[in-house]
Amino acid sequence: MTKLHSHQHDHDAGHAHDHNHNHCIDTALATAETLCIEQGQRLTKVRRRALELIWESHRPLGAYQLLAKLAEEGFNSAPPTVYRALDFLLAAGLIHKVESMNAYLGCAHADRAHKGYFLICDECHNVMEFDYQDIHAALIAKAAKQGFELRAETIELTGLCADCKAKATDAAAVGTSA
Amino acid sequence: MTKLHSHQHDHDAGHAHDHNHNHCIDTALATAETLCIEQGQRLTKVRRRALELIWESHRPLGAYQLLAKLAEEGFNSAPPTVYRALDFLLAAGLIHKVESMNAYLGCAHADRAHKGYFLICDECHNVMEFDYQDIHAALIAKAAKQGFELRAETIELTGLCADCKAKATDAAAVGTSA
DNA sequence: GATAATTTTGTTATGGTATAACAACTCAAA
DNA sequence: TTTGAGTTGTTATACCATAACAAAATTATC
Ligand SMILES: [Zn+2]
Ligand SMILES: [Zn+2]
Ligand SMILES: [Zn+2]
Ligand SMILES: [Zn+2]
Repeated sequence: MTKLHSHQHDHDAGHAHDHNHNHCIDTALATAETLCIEQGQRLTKVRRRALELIWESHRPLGAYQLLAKLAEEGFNSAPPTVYRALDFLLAAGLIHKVESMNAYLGCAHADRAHKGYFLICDECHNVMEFDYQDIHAALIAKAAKQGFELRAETIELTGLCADCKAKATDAAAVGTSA
Repeated sequence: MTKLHSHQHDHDAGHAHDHNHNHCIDTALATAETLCIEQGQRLTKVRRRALELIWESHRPLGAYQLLAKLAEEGFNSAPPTVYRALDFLLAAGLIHKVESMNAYLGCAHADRAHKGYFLICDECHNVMEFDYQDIHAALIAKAAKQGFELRAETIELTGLCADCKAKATDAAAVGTSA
């Protein structure tokens, strides 16, 4: 697990805040390998590369975007290739699907069982995963009150992230002073 | 507004519980007309019929399923027809989109502003809309804590509804006693 | 190591969801 | 009655996802 502590300001990669995104990638890949070994699963070339490509940013990646990237690198370019890789990564809990975007996102907490709760920025399209045990418990209770047995949750919140809100405020300030 | 109080047991229409579904339909259509008049919007034939068809059950309807039904009745059968109707109904708040199903559902509370929170049964595919102000408030607070300004929410919970859970329990009981 | 079983990948085809772009029509206001 | 806005018709296309079966690679068993 190579940890590069170089401080990068890689806005094109689409992160939510300034952070060392290589660390995100390294951690995710290391976790993936550990989990696959533990569970006797095979992290093949195409699966591993798909995971890396999804982790290029904190913006969800569409299946066909991923397919194009894989094709550029010489992988087979038919849809089943990418959907199989996605299915594997989803089943292994290494990625999430963002339903409201039909796109896929690396999971930073693959090593612990959890539901994906997402904050999606309308502006920069970065997605932050958050865990809110209180809300989860409240949802279970609410469902149970109606006799409903909860199995899965799709919690996707959209709006403006802190960075984009700051930028919008700045732009407005420039607008009024000009 | 024709209220038929005939008690129907219309399981094929896909309701969550026994109820007079004509009442759901009548109320929804009446609300739609009122809202459209208030807002100077035109509930044209195709829009109105689309809304009625979506309200045939409490199961979300896919765009192409809707398109087929409209086509049967002599409406234009090209996709834009149905997507335009859906866009109108969505914008008017008369229907919701269930993102995890790519399907559309009549809204029973179109007259008051609200977010759609859904309980989706994996078995019968009925969807119940529920409103849980506490959870909404908690989500806003949670987002705000991260500097995130919340705009829209996709809350879709899947599992087993009370009816289907009861049926599953019955079936299991028969299985063990046999 | 050879063989068989299992998993993964290749390949072709198809189905399902959604929008772009522009022409024609309808309706209400000016 | 022209004008203009909104709505609908029409064709084409883009994007998302899976079915079905063949071939190859990996693993297990002999
Ligand atoms: Zn990162
Ligand atoms: Zn943002
Ligand atoms: Zn009903
Ligand atoms: Zn059910």
